[in-house]
Amino acid sequence: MKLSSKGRYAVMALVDLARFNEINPVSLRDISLRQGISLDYLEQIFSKLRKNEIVQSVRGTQGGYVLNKKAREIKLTNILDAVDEKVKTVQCKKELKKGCNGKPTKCLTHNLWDELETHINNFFDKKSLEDLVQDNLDRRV
Amino acid sequence: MKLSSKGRYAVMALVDLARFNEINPVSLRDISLRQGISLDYLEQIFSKLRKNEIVQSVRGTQGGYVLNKKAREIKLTNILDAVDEKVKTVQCKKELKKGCNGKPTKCLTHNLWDELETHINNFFDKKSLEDLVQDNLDRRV
DNA sequence: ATAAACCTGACTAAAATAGTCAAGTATCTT
DNA sequence: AAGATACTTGACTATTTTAGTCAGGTTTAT
Repeated sequence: MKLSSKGRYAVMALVDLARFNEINPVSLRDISLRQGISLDYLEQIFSKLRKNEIVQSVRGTQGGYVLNKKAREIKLTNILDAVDEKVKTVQCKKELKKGCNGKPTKCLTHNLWDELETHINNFFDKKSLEDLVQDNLDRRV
Repeated sequence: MKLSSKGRYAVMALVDLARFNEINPVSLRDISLRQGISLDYLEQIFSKLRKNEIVQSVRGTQGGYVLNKKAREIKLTNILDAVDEKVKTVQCKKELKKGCNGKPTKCLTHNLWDELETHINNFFDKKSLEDLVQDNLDRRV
């Protein structure tokens, strides 16, 4: 089990953006250069972030992206959700009525994975973009 | 990001095994039938569990597998480790000296993923096979 | 002897991942 | 009006991972 880059890139890009957000729209080109993420890939990611109203786009020269809410109000959950990177521990979930694994009852470990999912999502719910930016400033000093 | 079946199956199979463990070696055939997991796949999984000394094998007729330690002493961490399903949040870890993403410094979110990994592994460290068996007995009543 | 069970390694179809590529459209600056 | 910058969209693709299957063993109780 591993976290995919799309999710990591999304968070990295937003932390980068959040640091310059107050001043000007931030272009993907700048983020691409600073963070070493392919421009094309960033575009894919930001398209989703925009559709989920996490960022706003400003077209034209000097354009770029701006946060759509305060950094404090953007939680990791929102970001990962937007790029379809939420944690899914069980497949059987969608077919709850049928039970797991084609059996009429829940599988022996169903509750376990449910608990795990909650555990992880708690972590994501608590962390905001602001926390991450602050974290970086702290380390810099 | 999703948990893969191999890890889930390994845990399911061991919970099943743990319930009959005291009496006799449990054959993979039985686990396969009870849990609806392909026999061939189970063999692959148990080969790893054996190499990691989580189970012992008993060959020949009436053979099967037996836990190698008390259920209380087998943690989820051990199981997932054995089948190579530990959580890996960052790739850059192996190249720590070089920093992340080919850059000379850690990426903006490095600490975050580290924290997450710890958070998840804490969960796995706490849960033992015994806990899971008990959980199932509780629900049965 | 034979059947039950473990053991091993190679193989493979399907899905997910991590992008790339191409062809736009909108807006600012001059 | 022209050009440059930057967003926008959708299709495409190579690679890797996943989730197994398959074939051919070996060991041991009866």
